[in-house]
Amino acid sequence: MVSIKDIAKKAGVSISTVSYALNGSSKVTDETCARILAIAKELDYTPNAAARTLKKRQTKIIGVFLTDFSGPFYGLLLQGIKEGLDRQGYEVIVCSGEQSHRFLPERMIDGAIVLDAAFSDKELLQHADRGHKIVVLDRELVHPNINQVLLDNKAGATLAAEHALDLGYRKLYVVTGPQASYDANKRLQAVKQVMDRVPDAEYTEIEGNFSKSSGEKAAERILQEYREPSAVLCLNDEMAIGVYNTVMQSEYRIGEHIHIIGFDNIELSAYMTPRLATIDYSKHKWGALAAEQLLKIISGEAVENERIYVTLVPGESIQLNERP
Amino acid sequence: MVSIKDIAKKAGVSISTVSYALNGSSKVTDETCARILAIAKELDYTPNAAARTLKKRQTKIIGVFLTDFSGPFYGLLLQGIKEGLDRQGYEVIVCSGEQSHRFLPERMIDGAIVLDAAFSDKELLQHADRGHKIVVLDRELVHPNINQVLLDNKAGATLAAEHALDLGYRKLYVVTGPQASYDANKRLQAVKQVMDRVPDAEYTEIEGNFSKSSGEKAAERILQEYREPSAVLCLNDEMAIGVYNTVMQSEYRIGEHIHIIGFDNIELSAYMTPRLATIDYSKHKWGALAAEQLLKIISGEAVENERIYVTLVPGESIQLNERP
DNA sequence: TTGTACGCGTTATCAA
DNA sequence: TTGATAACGCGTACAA
Repeated sequence: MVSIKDIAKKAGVSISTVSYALNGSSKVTDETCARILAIAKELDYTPNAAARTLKKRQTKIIGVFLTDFSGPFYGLLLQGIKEGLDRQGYEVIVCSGEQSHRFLPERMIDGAIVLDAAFSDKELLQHADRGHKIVVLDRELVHPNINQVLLDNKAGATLAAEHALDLGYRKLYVVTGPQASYDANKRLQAVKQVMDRVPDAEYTEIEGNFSKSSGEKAAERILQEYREPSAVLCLNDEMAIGVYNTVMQSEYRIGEHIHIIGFDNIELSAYMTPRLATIDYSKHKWGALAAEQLLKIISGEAVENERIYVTLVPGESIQLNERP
Repeated sequence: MVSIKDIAKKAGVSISTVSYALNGSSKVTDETCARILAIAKELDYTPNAAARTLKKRQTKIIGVFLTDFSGPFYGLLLQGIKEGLDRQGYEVIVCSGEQSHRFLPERMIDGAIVLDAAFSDKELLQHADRGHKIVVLDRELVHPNINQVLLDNKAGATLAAEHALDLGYRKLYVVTGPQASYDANKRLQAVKQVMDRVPDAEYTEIEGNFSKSSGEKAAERILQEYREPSAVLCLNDEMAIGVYNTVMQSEYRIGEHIHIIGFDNIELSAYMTPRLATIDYSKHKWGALAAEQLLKIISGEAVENERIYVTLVPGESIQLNERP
């Protein structure tokens, strides 16, 4: 590998001169600078990131930590993050799995954006204590080095539940999410709150884990118990799609016997016929805001926690209860 | 930050002893080793990746370069890559955009898996010339440091075209992909070859770019020209879905007037009603094989280029031509 | 076990 | 003002 030492030798100057020239410092004559750059190009020089990092103590890389690589809305979220960071010369890398957590303490990255329930609060706080900067998208953590950008789950779940009530349903099913999921818990809590306010409303919780197959399972039970048109609130769209699938294969029809509403408005949901009613929010904005907040805490600015607003997307998957 | 120097001081030993102890070398007494580890834990020591990399000249990180973060089959592909690399102690990072290309020459990563037409052949060959190890999934490049793991596009497109012919269609539309896409070109070429072999078959090319919207545009033209049931070969599923959308909103019906077959078998295609006929292949295996090949070339083993096999997934989106 | 050279770029200090 | 010397960051591995 060719290093600045090689360039210095060939140019007959010291390595520091080479370093200054490469970094466009004004400490070197334009002439010398040009000559050095020419030699660098000729020798096909590329800097060594490890050496630079060792001295500068920053990498200009931000790590995004996801539970897995296949989430249906990660694309837009990451796009938002990337756009937010690009402008400041930061690079994004996407990581998954516990092994990759080492990037933070080992200083391979200047900061982290976390959307992964498998990353424990305790570990995050430890990292933050050591001075690492983190933005979390899936929990509440109070620490000067941590900022939160959270979905307004409460508003979303409230919209969904009230939509079902408005349409005349009084017996609802709620297909829940994983125990460990912050979003799932917040959503469930909000649904409970709405239901508690309406005296004649009842709801049945069915355990789910945000996966399509857990939605399918939930649907089996719902179909077995079927007596009258009922509404199913799925705490995310993937489970809603699972419910969809199973109902589709039964004698019952969606939007007539079984009424469904989801959460997240993933791309797929727009393709369901009848269209899946769901809760929408801008994944792109979520990412962009996370990036912005992270850059701010890295640069030492004080920041407020942020919230992403949500809206109801109506769909034919849930329609007026004709015999309420 | 606490470094091995701090540990050495506290333990009253030299830094080299600390290094050996931390790396589990047999050159240190078990007792000393234990003491050092205890102190390391107490001081909350974490190694510095930059320093280690500088010396060892490897990072144990593999970079995957994608055009963007939102491809509909990236999830499974990345899962396959990750599983292939995990076992060998390698970490995966996912990168997108030209800026991130620097990771390779700057030695932030030990190797790259590339599925991004925006990464030019020239640049890849340059990196390979400098000794960097690369597996490409979307082009043919001959270089000792580069290996290919390619889809069998020819077989896939041939299957699709023959399926349409078998069902009695003699006038086909082909919605093409981006000029720069290797896969798109191979697929188109294979379709041409099949059509050329059948004397009474004709086909019309409609330019597409693998995006849903280009499929929608293609469909507009197809609908305008509609005279009799016709088959549309889309060189990927996203465009097929675009065609689907537009046809759905017209007076024509899919699988009756307009018959569609796609390529890739993305998750979404299973949800279309009628089901989209398409060409399937294992994205997971594709990734796993890419990982395996990369590890082999990194370790200096000779490797053969690999190919991923494909199968036809029938669907009601293309049915027997009843008046051939 | 330990001293120390090394990997490579950055930057403060000092000399011309 | 221009450029050279040298310390530094941190872990590794060889020689002693």
